[in-house]
Amino acid sequence: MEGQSTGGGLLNDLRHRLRTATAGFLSAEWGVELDPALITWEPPPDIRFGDLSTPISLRLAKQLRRPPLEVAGALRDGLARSGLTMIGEITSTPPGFVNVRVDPAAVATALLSEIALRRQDYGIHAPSGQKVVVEHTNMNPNKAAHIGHVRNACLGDCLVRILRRSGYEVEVQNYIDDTGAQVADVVLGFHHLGAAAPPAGVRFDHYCWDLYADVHRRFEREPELKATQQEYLHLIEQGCGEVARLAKEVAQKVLAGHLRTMWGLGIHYDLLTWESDIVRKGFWRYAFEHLREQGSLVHETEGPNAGCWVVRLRDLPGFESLENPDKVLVRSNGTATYVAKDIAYQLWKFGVLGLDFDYRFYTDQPNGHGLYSSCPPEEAEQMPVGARFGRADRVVNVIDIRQKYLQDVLRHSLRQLGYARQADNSVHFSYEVVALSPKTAQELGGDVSGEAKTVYAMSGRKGIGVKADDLLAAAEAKAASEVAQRHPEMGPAEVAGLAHDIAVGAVRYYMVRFHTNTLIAFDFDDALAMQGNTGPYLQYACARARSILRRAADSVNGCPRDPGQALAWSVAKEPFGEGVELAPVEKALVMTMADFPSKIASAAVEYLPSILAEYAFTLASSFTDFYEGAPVLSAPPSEQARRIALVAAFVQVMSNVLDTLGLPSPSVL
RNA sequence: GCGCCCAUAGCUCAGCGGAACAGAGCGUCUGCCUUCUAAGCAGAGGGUCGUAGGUUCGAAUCCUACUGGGCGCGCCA
Repeated sequence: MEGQSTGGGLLNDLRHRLRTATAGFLSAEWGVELDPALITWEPPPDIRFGDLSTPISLRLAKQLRRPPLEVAGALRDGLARSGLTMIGEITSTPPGFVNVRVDPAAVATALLSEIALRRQDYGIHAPSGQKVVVEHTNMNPNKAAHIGHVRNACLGDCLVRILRRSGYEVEVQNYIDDTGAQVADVVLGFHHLGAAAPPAGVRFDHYCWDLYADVHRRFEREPELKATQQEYLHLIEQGCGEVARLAKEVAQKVLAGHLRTMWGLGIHYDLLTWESDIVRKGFWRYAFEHLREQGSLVHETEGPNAGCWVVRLRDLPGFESLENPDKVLVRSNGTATYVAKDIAYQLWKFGVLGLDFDYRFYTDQPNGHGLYSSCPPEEAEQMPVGARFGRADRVVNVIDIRQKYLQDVLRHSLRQLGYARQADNSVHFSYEVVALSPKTAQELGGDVSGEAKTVYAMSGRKGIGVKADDLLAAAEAKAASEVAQRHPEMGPAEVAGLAHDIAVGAVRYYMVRFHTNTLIAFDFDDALAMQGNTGPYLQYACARARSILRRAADSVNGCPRDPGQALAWSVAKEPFGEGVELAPVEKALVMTMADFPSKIASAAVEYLPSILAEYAFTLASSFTDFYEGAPVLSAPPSEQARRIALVAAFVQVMSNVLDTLGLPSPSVL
């Protein structure tokens, strides 16, 4: 909304100036008042037309009752007179476009100085002073993670990185439902059905994957077990006794597996929030008293909700056609519904509940950041100075699209209960699920005998799905064999390390490159692909660039070995002076690199990591074109510093892009 | 029944606040490693953008209807 031109990057500034100049001219010349933000200046389909074009004349022609081309011509002349810097030739072309060509040397000089100055911060926007809480992963702690959880965590983590680069303070929370039916089922498996402890070498969460499916098979055969299931659930909810203790143990052991899996993918958290702590602390009871006092809750005495406390949603758009649009928060038996607890929890995230958790340090993480956790009062520890969890300006819940209705209920309930600002700042980051392609479903032993379907849903209860760790292992195995083939000089440990980085690159890119609206029909061959539009292709482009710099340091007089220093060194030679003619591939690379900050901004505003994924592929392709068309080491001396500068700048920008996507950036591939 | 999402090349997907020939990857075919990493590159072939209407000088993009898929609509979580 605001500050569009601050820290938005070179190209964005240019666009901003063009919009303003265009709007100014339209107003002065014809008295047409347009919001500059609505005047598009985007690259035309063919660069022969120019670097940026606007179709605004086509839109205005009718209103002005003049031929589009004539309007375009007048705009062209007007812009030419406005003295825009970094702009070269301005043209108008049929049917009525105005095109500008930038001054590539001027852009390159400014861009490379900025990259050399800001290094890993290139693409970071000015601080907004706002705090965003992002909740993602949120797995039931009762079995191993599957590929649907991986999509959640990869999208969530990528969004976190995008928001951080957009200038927000971001706190990452991972909610652990340790008192739910799913945990109860596994506890029942151990305690009531006498399941053995996992054999040595089998991870606890993997073992529970099968155990959970076993328990559900028993439920099918022995319906009377349902009563025991309820019994266990109640014992766990009450939080005392052997069963509750076992539940906590199961949850913690499974969580340890989940964390190991996610850390392996480069995903970390700031805070774990436990359902049991929300219950113990009485978040809902507290919220209920408060809401009742201020009269925003309704106690129904008749109708289908008689005896319940509800929030009225019947007048809201999207709810009016429902059979029973109001939402029950307290059942007629006095117990709270899930949404009720969620409302209290959401209020806590915004810091307006009036109650807080107790906290303790939970564990160190591989990225060096401590992970904290809510906890029972007796375990509470002093938190580091300045640590303040929650109190967000905005809350983003990363949950798949099947939760849309509940998230809508949550947001509208907040509004109806008097928290309009919090409702406005509650975001459901939704995405389509990961399902199995018919081929994959069949390989996993799913029942594909019935009517042919396009996709098959995963089912934890049936034990049908792809485990996150199995996908990672398959990717690592494939990458390892490629690495070993290409680098016979590497030892086994080095091969394994590199293979891991590549596998993570492949999996993470696969999970974020799709639009969030796209249902992923998971296929092993697609997910493990390492050629074309894939993570390893991006990593490869970066590794190749690093390789050039290594060789340049060996063969070019004075060129430093470190990429950052090489960039500073080459930029200091002022290689883009007056009259320098850039090759098309050089110019294209400059323009693409200049676009990074605005891509971060779009991805953040639209909540679409795929925008960044697409940009990453464009940037890598841009470098590959440069690589093929503009030799560096064999370039004439007059061009060599310039090309070293471009390569070094690319290494920096691509590293930043990969970091934002959460992909490792190995120096050799 | 109501609501949301999806339908674009053989396959997997971009594009969808209208506009300059509909793009990419994979797969297929033809080439390119004694010059910076061939996980690469060049080229060929492949599409009446689900169907039918409508709005517009102009529609894959906006509107309506339909068809076919996916999902959601609890005093479950």
